[in-house]
Amino acid sequence: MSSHGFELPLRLLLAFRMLIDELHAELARQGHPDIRPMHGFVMQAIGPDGTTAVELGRTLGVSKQAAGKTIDTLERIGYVDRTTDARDTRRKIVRLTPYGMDALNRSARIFDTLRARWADELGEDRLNALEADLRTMTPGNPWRLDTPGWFGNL
Amino acid sequence: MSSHGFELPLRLLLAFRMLIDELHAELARQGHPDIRPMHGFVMQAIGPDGTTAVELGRTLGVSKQAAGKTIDTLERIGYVDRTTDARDTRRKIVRLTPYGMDALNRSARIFDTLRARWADELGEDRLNALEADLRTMTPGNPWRLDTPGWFGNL
DNA sequence: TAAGATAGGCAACCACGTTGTCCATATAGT
DNA sequence: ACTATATGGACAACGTGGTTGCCTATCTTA
Repeated sequence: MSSHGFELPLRLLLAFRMLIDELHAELARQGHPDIRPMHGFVMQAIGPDGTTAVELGRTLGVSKQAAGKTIDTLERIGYVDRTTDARDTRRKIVRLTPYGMDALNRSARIFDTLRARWADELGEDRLNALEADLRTMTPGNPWRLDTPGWFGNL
Repeated sequence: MSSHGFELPLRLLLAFRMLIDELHAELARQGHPDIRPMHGFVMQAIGPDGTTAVELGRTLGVSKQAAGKTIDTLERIGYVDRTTDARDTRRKIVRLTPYGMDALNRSARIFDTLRARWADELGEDRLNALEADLRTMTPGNPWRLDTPGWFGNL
């Protein structure tokens, strides 16, 4: 009927928020109280091999300055470090610290647990269908959220 | 398998963003170029009868000051106006202007169109199932996003 | 009527994004 | 080899949307 369409985006957002909030509540319990939604996302984007600010900005679809600031924060709270590239002294390579790796590994486990909870509630088939449908409707590359800020303040 | 759970929140966010981006692209075409994701959401929360800053803040789960600032912006761009309540001169009632109403009506129609596009792509049954599942997994009241900022900058 | 609760606004601050500018270093072209 | 251009990083100023703390005006209640 009329104006039913309004519910869909809202529920998508609510569902996303629920998962993220639960993730971070659990991360806080597991020794990562300072991590914010953005940080996990950015650390995923940094990956095991490291990046640079410019490259990270391109991956995430934000300016190099924004990426740089985020890296500053992550460095300050101990999740990444920066080392100058010997082959190109302009570049500074950003790499996850062991603490950062730990956060990333724990995140993956927690997300799996949360997904399992959804599977319990909805049934594995329904959840698979839901994921398949979302995949159908959303573009391929999950990293380019384009103009983030979508992780908000929390 | 392992670390599959990471995809779900990402797809939820991506899907949400897609819908919102398309909504606002279309709203811009229909004479509302200045409206931002937050604004539509806030206007929905204001509703046809109006509110006050404090009440709006409570509805949205933000401080009254934050609500007040958002109202300032909305007033500046012509979507709401403020009138002092005669029965309680402390209160200022915030109401949608006709322009604001127009934006809200158009949003509803556009969301319906977007939902119809999803139904075309996925089939009505699958979409109904998807919505039902999201409803199962998310709490009742869609307004209390709690600590928004989730609409980001865009 | 005095005391407390409530509405709104102001200021200062934080997080995260943007542009614009600048410097240092690499890389290419003549 | 040397100048010209491109690139990586950082700094500053600004916008937006949050926060807390505080202050004043107005209602409400004991």
